[in-house]
Amino acid sequence: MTPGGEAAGKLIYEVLRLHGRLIAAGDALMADLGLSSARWQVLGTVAASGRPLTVPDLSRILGQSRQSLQRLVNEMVGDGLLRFTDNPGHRRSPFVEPTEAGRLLHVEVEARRIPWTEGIASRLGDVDTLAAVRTLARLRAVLERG
Amino acid sequence: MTPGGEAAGKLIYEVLRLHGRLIAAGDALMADLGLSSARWQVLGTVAASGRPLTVPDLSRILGQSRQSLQRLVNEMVGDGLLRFTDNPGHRRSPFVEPTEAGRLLHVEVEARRIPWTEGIASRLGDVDTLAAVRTLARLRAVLERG
DNA sequence: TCTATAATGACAACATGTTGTCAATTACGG
DNA sequence: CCGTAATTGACAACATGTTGTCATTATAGA
Repeated sequence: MTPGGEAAGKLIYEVLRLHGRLIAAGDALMADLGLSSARWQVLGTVAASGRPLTVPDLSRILGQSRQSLQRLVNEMVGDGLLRFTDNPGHRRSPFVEPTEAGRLLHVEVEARRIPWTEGIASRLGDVDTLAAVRTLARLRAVLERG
Repeated sequence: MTPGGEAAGKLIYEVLRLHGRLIAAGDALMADLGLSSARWQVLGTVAASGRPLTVPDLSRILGQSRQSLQRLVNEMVGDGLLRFTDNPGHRRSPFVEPTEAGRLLHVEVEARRIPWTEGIASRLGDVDTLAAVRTLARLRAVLERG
């Protein structure tokens, strides 16, 4: 293994371990709202999108399987956080929109997520954070093409 | 949101998306060996460790729950890749070691993992990769303390 | 327009991770 | 040495992600 190879191995290791920590932190941050990390990410994507999104749209945006998102969305519709609305362009695939309850919950999610994220940022420093974002984005591009 | 906060949000987003891509790539790389990403990571940790490890040791090293690792290890023992050996220091918690089949498989895993990782490294560059490792390690430290 | 292809929702099976609980073992402090 | 606290394996319930399949709907090209 070259030094670069060792470094890439460590980078992969860090990503895998960080994932678990981030999910756990996100779960804890919103636990009393009854929202898991997976759910407030979906709620946020739907609520913050400028245009109405279908389930396959969500799947492409979040990089996860259509079926996973379909299940999550169906459950959140059942919980009254999201609803399906008519999609004039597609009889089969409705738009997903937040309900009023979903919108209110999203406001609270953001009220917690933003200061939490700022706290992270203050401990990392903008320059290093942006450099890491660029490197991870390049790694993701490599994996998504090859 | 400050610029740093935006950057931290992007960093988190990249880590979450990269995780899925890395698992998928690892699964594909070893698919014909019958090893998932989770399993060859366990096999590698056990095989490369200088000292014998128990299941709770593995759990601490990999940063996952004891119960997850226990299940994985039990299944891999059932598959003949790992075996439990007597732990003189603890009647209840045996050591986990690779079997001969496990060792052979680990050699093949490494023969694939190393060039794959070198390929990644060559596309990222050592300096950026190491910088990202340091930043992610700092983020992980923040999450593991607070 | 017609037809082949792609996209979509629904359902199922499965892998992997979490938390919680319980009994047994181990470790530690007085 | 003893009693208490921590660790461990086993088991269960659950959340979230994957893949595969099938029927239906959209889309695009001949």
